[in-house]
Amino acid sequence: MQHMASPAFKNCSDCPIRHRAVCAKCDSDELALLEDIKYYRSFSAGQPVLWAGDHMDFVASVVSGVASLTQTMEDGRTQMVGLLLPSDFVGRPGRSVATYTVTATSDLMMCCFRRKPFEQMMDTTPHVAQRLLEMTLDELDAAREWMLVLGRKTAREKIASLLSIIARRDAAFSTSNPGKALTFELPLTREAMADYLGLTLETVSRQMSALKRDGVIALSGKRRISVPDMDKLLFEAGDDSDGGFLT
Amino acid sequence: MQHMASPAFKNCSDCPIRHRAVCAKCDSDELALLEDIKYYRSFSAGQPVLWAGDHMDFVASVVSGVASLTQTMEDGRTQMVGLLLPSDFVGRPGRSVATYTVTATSDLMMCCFRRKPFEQMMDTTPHVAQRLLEMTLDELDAAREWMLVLGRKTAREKIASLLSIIARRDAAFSTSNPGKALTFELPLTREAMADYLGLTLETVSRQMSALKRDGVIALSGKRRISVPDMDKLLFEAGDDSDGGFLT
DNA sequence: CGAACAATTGACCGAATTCAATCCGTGTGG
DNA sequence: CCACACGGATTGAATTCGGTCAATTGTTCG
Repeated sequence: MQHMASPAFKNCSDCPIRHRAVCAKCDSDELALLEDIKYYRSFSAGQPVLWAGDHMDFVASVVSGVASLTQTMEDGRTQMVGLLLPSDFVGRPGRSVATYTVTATSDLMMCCFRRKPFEQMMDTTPHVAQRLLEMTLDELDAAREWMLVLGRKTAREKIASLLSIIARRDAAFSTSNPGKALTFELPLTREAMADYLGLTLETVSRQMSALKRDGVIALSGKRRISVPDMDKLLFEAGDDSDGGFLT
Repeated sequence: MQHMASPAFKNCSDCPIRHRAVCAKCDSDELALLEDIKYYRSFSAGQPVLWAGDHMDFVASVVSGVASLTQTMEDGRTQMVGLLLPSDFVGRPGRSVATYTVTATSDLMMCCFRRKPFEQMMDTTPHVAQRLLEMTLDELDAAREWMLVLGRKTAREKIASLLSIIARRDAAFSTSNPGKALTFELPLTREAMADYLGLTLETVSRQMSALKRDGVIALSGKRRISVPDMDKLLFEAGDDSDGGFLT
């Protein structure tokens, strides 16, 4: 169940997303203003955070864990339209109704800011607005990248693209050992993968098996993936050889 | 061929996109600053504006006409990732390399701002940055909406969705006469429609014929579309009955 | 008129979906 | 402790939607 919660750190200056989130450009004075209007909420894996159409009186940053943004049609077809990782922003200043459903994909900690005072800060402290613009432009690029995946890639390429993205993110955190096998935890069920990729969960399962059979990936358990040769995975994703990966 | 060009109006205050573009929130002083760093460029239908990877020393607003943003894989598969209509913004402050290929889909007039001074204005005049944030958030919503279309809709629903979007935009310009047939010009070739929808041009053609046969749309010539019953079209698009259309 | 290009239509094929059976790991109650 | 239920995942067989290849029809413009 969702509850007010305390994170493992004391204040903003020790926050793990201090230098990547919407507050990244703030100086200590500005940070103090944010401290006043923030509170933490945590959710366990699988819990809904918000339903599309809900009233929201806050905006928030993901502190730890993974959340998903999804859109659903009346007949139940659903499409994931965003994967929210630590430092990503939820909500839209100036809009009090949620456009998308937000779900905690793993255990999740969010840093929430009360809407009204946050919107005032947007007007008064340019650093918040500047950082939010940068982040939104990055999100837009990511969304457009994903449109190519959804519109033009085969099922196998879609899977490889998703694994590349997650591997890339993980590589950024752990120490990169070039040439060595890269191993990471997959934070999504087969169904969530299918919803992200515009596929059925059966097709996801089949293509995962095929990639395993072909030696592109190896599985230990259901969720732990290891990639012996990152270039091979990127090739399967159909991206340019460089792909912007660690170059 | 692309050339420097004069628009049909004298200065910013007479500009047709004055109140919707990135300059919408500017006062007359700020507008004067923009006047100094702007110049016009025009392109005829079909002309490329920018190739992905090109150096750009400007950002721009679409003044009139339609342009498309596309992404292409090495093997030639291409996906349109944005349709740029009058008032839409091209380029990204702080980035001097084009991420996407931009093509003039119809005759096109752009208002270009030299990059460096524009970026300075972004820092000094909050109105420009504020408006750009709003516009980018809108673009992000549109991109996510489109992810649902690409990932989960059938070919017929995709076509109906595209026609709905164009019809909606046109309805916003012309006087809306509820209950009457809505008629508009389709600013895209079948191939461009296919690239937008993640389909082949043959499938686009077949589904257009099917929608015509079923009385959802009527064609006069190849490009002029009329929609006798907008609700029927929205139903075919698979959207909620309201769909945010004129409500 | 004929060339070039856009669009339509048909026949066939194949990748992904659908429907269905089975497997596997985990947790729960007899 | 084992049986069994449950959800997630895998695998199989049949179907279908959209893609591919190819022929044809329009349409525009030198």
